[in-house]
Amino acid sequence: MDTKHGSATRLKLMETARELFIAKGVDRVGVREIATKAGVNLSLMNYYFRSKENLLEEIFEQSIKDNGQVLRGILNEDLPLEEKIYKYVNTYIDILTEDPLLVPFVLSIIHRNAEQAPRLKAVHTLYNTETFSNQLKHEAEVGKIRKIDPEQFFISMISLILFPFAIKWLIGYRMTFTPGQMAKFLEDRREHVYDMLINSLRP
Amino acid sequence: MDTKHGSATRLKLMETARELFIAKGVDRVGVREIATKAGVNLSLMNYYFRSKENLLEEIFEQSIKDNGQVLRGILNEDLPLEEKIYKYVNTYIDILTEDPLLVPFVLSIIHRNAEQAPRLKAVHTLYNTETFSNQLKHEAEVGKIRKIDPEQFFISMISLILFPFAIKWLIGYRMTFTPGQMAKFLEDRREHVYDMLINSLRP
DNA sequence: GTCTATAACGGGATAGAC
DNA sequence: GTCTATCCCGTTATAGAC
Repeated sequence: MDTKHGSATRLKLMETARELFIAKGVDRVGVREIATKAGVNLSLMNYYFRSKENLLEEIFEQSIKDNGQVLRGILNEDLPLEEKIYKYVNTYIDILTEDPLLVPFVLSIIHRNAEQAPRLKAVHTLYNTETFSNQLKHEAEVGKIRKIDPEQFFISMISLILFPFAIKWLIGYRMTFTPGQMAKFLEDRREHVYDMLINSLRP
Repeated sequence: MDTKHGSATRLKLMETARELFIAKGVDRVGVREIATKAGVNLSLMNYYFRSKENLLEEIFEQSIKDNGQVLRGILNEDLPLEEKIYKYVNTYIDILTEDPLLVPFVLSIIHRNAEQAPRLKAVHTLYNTETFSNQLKHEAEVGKIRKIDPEQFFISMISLILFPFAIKWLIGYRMTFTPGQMAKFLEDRREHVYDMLINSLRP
């Protein structure tokens, strides 16, 4: 591929930027540094990605897209409800543990682009919950779980999973956690979140 | 007051900035615009607030401080657990409904300053949960509720309350909500969150 | 302590020539 | 696709007036 959207230069820039962002933090990395380290002229970089913001978006677009497919896949699998929730929660926390910058990044992008045209198209792949909603409705009709608004339940589920990663350092600071304790706290959330969701569904 | 931290000029700048930030979005407001509109010299503005970031912080510091006192107060009140949770959830959602920019702002500030020195001191006033933790432990010992990690429960509670406000427009976009439907969805969350928390505590 | 004026530096973004 | 020159913006610094 040698088109504008897939050239080696483009990929090189995204790789370099990603490494630098993770290593030093987005705000402490300049566009000139990225361009230099990638061996690319600054203006050319601006030719590919119109802005640093845009570059950032594209980098995470890919990550979200990949992970989104996995997560959406779980919601659509043919699994018992409890098992599905268990798998969803754990897979999601796996992903966030591996890429702890994901949540803050996405939130900051959401924040900056609020009220704007639908950007972050990939995020929508996270939100295909029809099968899951129907499953919840059906289980409620059969009396196996409490009657519940599926949309509210889904939002609650992702809130419980995602929000702690958004305020990670705040939690750590408040409880004076060492990095190890922080990791444990987030590990423990797997069970806590699962329990809370399941218990809230009991008739 | 005529000291550095309370002069009329200072307040004027904060007011002007706040209005502009809310109207146009933080990133679309320049420091020169704020200074001009407030009728203040740019250098003077930099004398009061060392940076735009700092100005932003101070604007929300006050709001968080006030609301934080109210919320912390509820957690420390002498109330039955269920009643306390009910009051906490509803008061919190009241606050966020009235000032919907609060969550995204605070999160973006947190994000930008992650790994930094303890800024946003006021946020800490939100997090004084000793009385509440003890109450949870006690109720569990008496067998009135399930045994539960109080820290995890508290984080879950604020996750359920706060996160939807952080991804508000995403929810709206996905479900193609009108502003009215959005408002209803967030209103409905009061009951949903309360129910989920209480049900998850049932023995 | 409060305020003005002005210059300069670094970083992101852009226009236009090649 | 590439590179130069340029602009805007946030920030810092200085020097001085009240």
